Amino acid sequence: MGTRRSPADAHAAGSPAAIARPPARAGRAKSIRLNENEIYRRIYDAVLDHRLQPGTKLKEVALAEAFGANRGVVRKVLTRLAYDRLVALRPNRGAVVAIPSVEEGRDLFAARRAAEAAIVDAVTRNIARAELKELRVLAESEREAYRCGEVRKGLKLSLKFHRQLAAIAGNGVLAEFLDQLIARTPLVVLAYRGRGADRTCSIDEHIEIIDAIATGNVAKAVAAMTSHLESLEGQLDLSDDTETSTDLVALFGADGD
Amino acid sequence: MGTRRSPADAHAAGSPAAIARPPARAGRAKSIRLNENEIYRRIYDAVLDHRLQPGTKLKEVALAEAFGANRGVVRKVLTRLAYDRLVALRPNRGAVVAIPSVEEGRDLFAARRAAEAAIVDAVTRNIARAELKELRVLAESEREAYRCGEVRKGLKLSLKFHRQLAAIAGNGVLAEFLDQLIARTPLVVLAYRGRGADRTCSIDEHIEIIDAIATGNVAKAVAAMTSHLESLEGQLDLSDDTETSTDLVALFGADGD
DNA sequence: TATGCCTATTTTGTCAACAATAAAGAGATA
DNA sequence: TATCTCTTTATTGTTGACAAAATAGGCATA
Repeated sequence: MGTRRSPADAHAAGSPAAIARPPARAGRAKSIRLNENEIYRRIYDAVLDHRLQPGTKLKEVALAEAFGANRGVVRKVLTRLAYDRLVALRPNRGAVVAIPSVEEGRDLFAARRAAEAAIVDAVTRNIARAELKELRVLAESEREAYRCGEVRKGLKLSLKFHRQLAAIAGNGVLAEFLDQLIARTPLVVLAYRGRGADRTCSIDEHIEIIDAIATGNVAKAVAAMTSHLESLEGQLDLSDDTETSTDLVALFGADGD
Repeated sequence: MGTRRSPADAHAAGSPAAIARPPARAGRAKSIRLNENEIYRRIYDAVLDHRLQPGTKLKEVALAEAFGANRGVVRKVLTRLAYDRLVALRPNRGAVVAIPSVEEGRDLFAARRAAEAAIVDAVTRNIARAELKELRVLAESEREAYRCGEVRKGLKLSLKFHRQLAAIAGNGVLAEFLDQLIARTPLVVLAYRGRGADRTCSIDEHIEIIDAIATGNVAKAVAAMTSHLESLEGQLDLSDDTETSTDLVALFGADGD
């Protein structure tokens, strides 16, 4: 660490160089010539981990040299992320990490309720014993992670729980859609989390869902999932007032070009 | 018509030049230097109109000169269409119009049932008189189109009916998802339509849905939509046998790289 | 001191040449 | 005659240079 650091490394967290680094390790993994998918994954994870605040500008050249890649591939990655609604692509003005509106947040949760209700319905009708077991294992390791204070890991496992359910349901189209919704959720949570919101997915509720599925009672299982999502949404402050920080910014700037 | 035609125009329907033309007018609208969005729309419409068979190869240079555009923008358009699952992008092997599998077709309809059930639910609870009126007008012009034998127009209006419902529901996220599903549906219908399948969306069923919504009975309205979609799916041959044309193609080629 | 205009710089968008890969075809051999 | 390999052609993928647009800063002016 005694050696002189390049200018790129001197920036604060949230800088392109910080995103380029693999999540946990702080060692300087500089310019390892990543390919498109890896770059995509890095930024994707950075958003899901809240290491990249909504509104952060993502400059092409900065990202390119941070990842040791060409500007063209960065561009392609940004396009993909824009399709996922994780970044917003403004013509001639570059990419920023998406800032979901209150409306969008509500719609997102409503969409999740619809999609996950359908998924739980299908799962409850068809699930095999082995799959049920897998779900329990997953929920258990999630609980374990939270118990050890590994919030980030717990959060990841929490997302995985929802994805796993979708996989068991066996509908690829729905699973893919839910995947997008799940990816967008942390963005909304970050932007609008209210007072008592450390936990994002209550682990107990996940276990309740599993138990309900195990009984084979479709209505009960669906209700468990629905109330889980409602409880999650309820932790957020998605009230109508558009004045989050500065009135003017919220009203005119941000997204409303 | 007496003048000599360029080699590009000599190809049969389905050729790049044919796609480049605006849908109806047969006049030779050659190389009018279209922008990205217009190119996207043209190909998009060509797929929805069944003017572009599944499996058709979409070569970049051919499309580029057909649209009077650069190869780069064609590439970008193909990327977008690949996101929409209207074309499949095989690495180093170019783009083809997507060939949905039987499985995908079933998943698609199941996903539509879930999404549109949620939409109809919301619509039935909240619809305004004016909006209901609009729906009736739309359904009426759809019926009119079919009555006049304008199948293609009727089909478009039929899709519009479903989109309109989504718009009324007021959930942007769900609407966008449904939009993608709707876009993919004709592809499945084209690939797997069974014997008695001229009509794609029965106009009477649309009116039944509107009537059910008008009663304010949520369960009834949802049931009307569900059975409409099931009737639509029922017209298709989505049985498990993967041998559509050639056994080998279905088993190894096509999509299973 | 605040506002509008102009210039310099940064940043994004487009294009065309080059490289890499896959498909097609010809020729040789069993 | 069928199959295999090698060569040629066609097509996709990548890169870097150039053009266009937007931002930021300075300067004059009210």
